[in-house]
Amino acid sequence: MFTSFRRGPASITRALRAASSSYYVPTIRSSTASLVLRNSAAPAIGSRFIHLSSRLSNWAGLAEGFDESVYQEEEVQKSIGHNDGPMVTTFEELIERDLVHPNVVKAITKGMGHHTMTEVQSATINQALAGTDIIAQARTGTGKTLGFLVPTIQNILKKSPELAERKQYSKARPSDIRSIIISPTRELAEQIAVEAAKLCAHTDLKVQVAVGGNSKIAMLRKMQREGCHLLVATPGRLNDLLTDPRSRVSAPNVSTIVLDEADRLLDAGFSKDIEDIIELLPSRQEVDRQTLLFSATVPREVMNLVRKTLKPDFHFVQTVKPGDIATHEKIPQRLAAVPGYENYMPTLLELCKREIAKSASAAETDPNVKPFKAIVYFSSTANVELAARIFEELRSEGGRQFGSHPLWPAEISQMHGQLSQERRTKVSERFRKAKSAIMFSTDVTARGMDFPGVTTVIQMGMPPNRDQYVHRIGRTGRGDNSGEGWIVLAKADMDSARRTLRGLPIIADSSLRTAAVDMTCDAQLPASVAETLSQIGEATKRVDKRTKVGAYMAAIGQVKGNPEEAVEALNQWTRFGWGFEEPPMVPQGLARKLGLHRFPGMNIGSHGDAEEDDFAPRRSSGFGNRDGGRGGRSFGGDRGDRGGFSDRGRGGFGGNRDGGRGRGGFGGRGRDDRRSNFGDRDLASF
DNA sequence: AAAAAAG
Repeated sequence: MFTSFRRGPASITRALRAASSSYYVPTIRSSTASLVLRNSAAPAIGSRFIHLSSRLSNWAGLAEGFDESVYQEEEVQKSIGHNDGPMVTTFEELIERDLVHPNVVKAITKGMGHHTMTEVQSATINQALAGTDIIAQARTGTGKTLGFLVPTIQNILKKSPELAERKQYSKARPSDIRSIIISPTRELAEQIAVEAAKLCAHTDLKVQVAVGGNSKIAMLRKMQREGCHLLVATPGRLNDLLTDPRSRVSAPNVSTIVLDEADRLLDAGFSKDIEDIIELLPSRQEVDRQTLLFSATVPREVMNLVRKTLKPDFHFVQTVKPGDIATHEKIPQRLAAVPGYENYMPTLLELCKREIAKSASAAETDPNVKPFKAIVYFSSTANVELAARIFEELRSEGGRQFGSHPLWPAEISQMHGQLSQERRTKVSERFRKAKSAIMFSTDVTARGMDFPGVTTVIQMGMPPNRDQYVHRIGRTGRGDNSGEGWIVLAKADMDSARRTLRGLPIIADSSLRTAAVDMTCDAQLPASVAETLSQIGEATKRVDKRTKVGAYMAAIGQVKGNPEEAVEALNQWTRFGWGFEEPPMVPQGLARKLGLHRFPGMNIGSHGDAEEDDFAPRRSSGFGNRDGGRGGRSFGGDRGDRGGFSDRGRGGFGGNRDGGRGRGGFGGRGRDDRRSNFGDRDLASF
């Protein structure tokens, strides 16, 4: 069941009520008038709509900082409305009812094996074929792509029926693009194009992709050679092509524009690009076109742009039922609360080990159990790099399997925008095909990406906002599959988490034992916990200091909330997570800009004016002794080249496998003769 | 210095 969601101000509401008493009419407070959608009088073709009101919180409420109370006062009414004829719910019916060309439908039913439409597909295809503009909201992983591709393709074939038959010699040109599909990431654009090409396989329609990061010239040559009817693109490259006269790319007869992940494309970072692109296309007065916006979340901020982009009679198609949250209710979501950031890696490792073991033993009795396949999200590239590096460096302990990886057979990879496009493509392909794998990722993969078989989505620290949380979760539980979400949060972030993630079905979980360990002091720990801590400690030692400093800098730049507390938590991370004697230096100018310069925990200075730095693999490096001998010689000169830890004595961290003492951290020894970077507080109190 | 996206 789906709902076609219509709202109107009082006058339109009355008109609607008059037009069809069975329509359902929400009461809208004047203060929410800016959110009102105008209603279309045009009924969808042969469809039977169930008009359901929902509290606005179902969609607008997904915006960060949203004040639900405003909307809860709304009255909710519902009723069922009928249009003539049943709604199309199978792809075959599209042929029977002469709505979509058989060559396209065959590609879906025979080629891809889809017969019954999903809710979103049925809702959007029925509605879009009627010709109105649409903004569609549905849970992630429910087949939105097909929902917009089918009407998009049919729009082209309606105008140019001759393109429905595959021809040996195509007359396609790059100067007659009929539909433009815009995606916020390159990988998503590629993914959509693959799907589109499948649908067009038996037609004469040509699909091309235009994204940054790969050769523009090569892409243009392909365009000239093959021509292009459907262009799937990211905003930057599309803009580039449309403004470059030599590209010979143009869309004088454009019939459809699709914005996938529309909320993202219309938010601050992208909206200018999108507006520019729309400017470059023929105006709606010159060439009538259909605009389709798709998104799993629709924050209130974008509604102004939505209204500008769509025709006034647009429809809001919503398949999220009233009271539903935007994430699939079938995805359990758990929170592992940890004392500090230094607990992140051990907790993550324990979780991965446990889930791998669990699925392995379950697979013994049930062959249908999926192997562990996880995406681990961080909010900065530098932290993705660090975590991936540490996990790559993990080794199992003990003689028998010495050197083997504790997470075998899961393969480890990292994914973010700093990688070359070639690498990005390879990583996502590989992860797509992998049976068991752990991909560390930034939000490049958070939206729309379809990686089959992802069993677990793990978020390390706070997502940038509530929507991203929801989109990340959407990488699992796609289609009819199950999945599980985890979020690992340090105490320092709990306040902001409670605010941002309020109302989501997240359950606190205390089953992970490393999550409870106080890494700042020694303690007797069970052997398995000690082993996990020690594996992380050893692996961390093997990762170069530059990567760690990068991760610290990235985190410093993202500090929100109480900065003094945040700086302390980050410094504690560098000390007990990595064994740093003192936190990395932050240049004065930067510290000032961030408003962090006056906090005692900050290590302000520049590498240039101090002792030699530790970035180059030099022997005697002087990182971390600003309060000590200025002579460039640091404490703990036996650090060795790699890690650059300034612990005194070797085995200063992680090397405490003996006797299962399992001290929870690094750098615990030999520091009390030095000034603490945490002020005068007793370290044990952390 | 903080996802992404045009070089």
